[in-house]
Amino acid sequence: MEWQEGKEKFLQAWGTLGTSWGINRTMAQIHALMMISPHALSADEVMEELQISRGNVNMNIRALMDWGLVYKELRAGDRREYFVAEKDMWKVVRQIIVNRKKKELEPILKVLDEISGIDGTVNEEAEALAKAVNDIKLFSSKADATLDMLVKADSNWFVGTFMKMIK
Amino acid sequence: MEWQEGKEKFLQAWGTLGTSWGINRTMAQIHALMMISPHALSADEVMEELQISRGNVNMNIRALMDWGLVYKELRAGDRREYFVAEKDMWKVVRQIIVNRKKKELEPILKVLDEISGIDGTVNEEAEALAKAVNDIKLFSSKADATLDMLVKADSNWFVGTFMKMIK
DNA sequence: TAAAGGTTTCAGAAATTTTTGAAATAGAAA
DNA sequence: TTTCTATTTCAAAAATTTCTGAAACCTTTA
Repeated sequence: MEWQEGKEKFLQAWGTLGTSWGINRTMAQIHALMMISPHALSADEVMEELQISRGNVNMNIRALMDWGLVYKELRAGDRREYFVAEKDMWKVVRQIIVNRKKKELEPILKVLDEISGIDGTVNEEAEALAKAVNDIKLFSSKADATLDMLVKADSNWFVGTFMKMIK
Repeated sequence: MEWQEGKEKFLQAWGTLGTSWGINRTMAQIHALMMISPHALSADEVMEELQISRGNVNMNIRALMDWGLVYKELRAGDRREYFVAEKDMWKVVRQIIVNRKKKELEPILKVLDEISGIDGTVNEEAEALAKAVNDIKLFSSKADATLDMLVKADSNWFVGTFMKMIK
């Protein structure tokens, strides 16, 4: 297979994967492009490579930097900005966990706490709601703690431990 | 807090959570509604409760059944169909892992395998691509194995093991 | 067999998300 | 200061996703 063809397949696949996880196709593709690039890329190179507008590139690179998946790189004597992606998959996944946990798990825990004040003795429905909320709260706190641990653990520890478990 | 208010907050929050994970708001809300309901619900009850059309309810319940998160329940002497959600959070999450793994992790592994046939000695770009693809393949297989293990493990084992790890 | 009661389908409408492109902004160099 | 190059913003357009509603399609019962 030609590398050009492989590259296109990869960009395509990564974009699709992003989409089904609530990350927009273009953001995922920009990230993919940077992951497989041997050097930092300028906005123009990304525009050219993915055939998208400057505004689109700018917004998505900004979002990727917010997620901590892409860094800015400056070159002496060049006014343009260049960008590199984090290439260590473990770090990539860790960043994603940290971000999504904060943006999604924490808000839902907050809502559950608010709701858990309901009186479950009123009727059957209130009781079912109270029980469900409590179950989810319990599960979510465990998930929260587990993810915290995963994030603190380093890559080798993680892999090693799981490999042992799987046998 | 009134249970009616709590219920609305919960449906709202669960819908939003779904959205950011690539699951449509209505599907997530139907699931939420069934999770907090003390009895099985008919299509009409869901329509009424969420104020959505019959077609929409039908399509999303079907999808939830495909995911293995909702079951059909028949009542003697009643031609209508009723639906119940799986309420054990561990089972819910397990089903989601199984489904998403198959629908998303496996296809990307397939693409990576195809691509890994490229010749990395051609140029710097091909080399970077080959390396990235290999790294991701390695990581993905580990993730795949880890998820398999998680799915096979029962809830108590999981919780117990992680609790010990966290100390 | 026909009617009644319920489910499924799907084309078009509506809502939402993403992208464009041009103008505004920023800031370095002349 | 002015010019030049690059970045950022954002309203409007385009693309995509989701929802509606009515017709088609079962199944059961009379």
